[in-house]
Amino acid sequence: MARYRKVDVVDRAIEVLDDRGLDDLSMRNVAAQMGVRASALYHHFANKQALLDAVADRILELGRRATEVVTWDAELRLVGTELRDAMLSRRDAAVLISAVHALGGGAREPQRRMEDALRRAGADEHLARVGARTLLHFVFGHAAEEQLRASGESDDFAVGLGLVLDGLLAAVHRTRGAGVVPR
Amino acid sequence: MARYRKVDVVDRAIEVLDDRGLDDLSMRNVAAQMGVRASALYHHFANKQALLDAVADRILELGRRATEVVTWDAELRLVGTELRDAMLSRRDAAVLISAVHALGGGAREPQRRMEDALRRAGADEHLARVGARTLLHFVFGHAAEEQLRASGESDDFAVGLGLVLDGLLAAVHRTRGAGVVPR
DNA sequence: ACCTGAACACCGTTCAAGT
DNA sequence: ACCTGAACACCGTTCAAGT
Repeated sequence: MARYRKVDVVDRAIEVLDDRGLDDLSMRNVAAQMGVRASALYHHFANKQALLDAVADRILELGRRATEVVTWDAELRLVGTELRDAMLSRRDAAVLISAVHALGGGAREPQRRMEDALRRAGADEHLARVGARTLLHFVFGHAAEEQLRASGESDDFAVGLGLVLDGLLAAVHRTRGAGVVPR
Repeated sequence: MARYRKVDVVDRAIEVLDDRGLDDLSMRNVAAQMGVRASALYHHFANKQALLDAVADRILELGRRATEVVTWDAELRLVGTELRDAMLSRRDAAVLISAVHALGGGAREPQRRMEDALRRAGADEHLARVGARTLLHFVFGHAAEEQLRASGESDDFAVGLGLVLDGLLAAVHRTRGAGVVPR
């Protein structure tokens, strides 16, 4: 009877996530939420992982803010904070987004933006890549931990982010001066 | 017929992990490896998570190296590297250890050691906590990514670790001078 | 193009009962 | 104390068949 498109499935999946959490985000439960059998979902997504990838990207998209033109380190702080806020914006989203990114299937945008900012700052290709990944690991780890513990340690995020950015700052200044990978 | 203790179950679980990977590390498969039914495992562990906690701790224990007396930043580098090596020492151990730590049930030792090193360095309680978590998030994230991609980017680990440590170094020096949380 | 119905090969966990 | 046997309430995925 009812006919759906990919985007509808994603939105219904997010409803299930909000209402019942990641453990209950099964193909069968998403299908039930749509009034359809689980097998019908395989018309829209190759498998569950592909659906989860799309859910992660959608949550990040919903968390996007207007782009401001700022200095590169402010930009890095902005991307990191935006990512963290998106991860904490809905139930279990931190673990979901971390897992999706780790598996390489989705949630690639924050990393791209971080690398761009570092390149604009004058970092060479290697430092841009390593630096973005290092920042990302911090943000993912911190957000996942914060969500799981549900503890209000949000000022710790700023402190930790500052630590990583300080190290990055020093490295970028070194490369800029030398044109050589530091250490 | 056969009778086992907790530690035997853990060792058998590690065999399953080595041979078949985390996805196949089910209670049923561990039991089969022991020539026993799955329900028998519940005599030794309250649930699957408790078994996974024990497996994670055992892998870390097997990766422990002799303690050397070194400067605090060398100690931090040592703990980080030891942890990373343990995570990469067997199939899917990085994801397993990250997950167990995130859920708070096991793999607490590296964090304890990092906090201790930072306290000895003169960091106040807050910086020791935040700093250890920040370092840990980097190591976990990097190792998990490296294991999943199976890419030989092991020198990137040293570079990323250096970035975080540089930031930490600066922060510790600041607290030491002022006796006040920086920024 | 989109969905149903039914099946396949699994899960974690509980619990009475056996030794 | 340790294990079996059987069950309960689920999974992801495939596939012929329907409209």
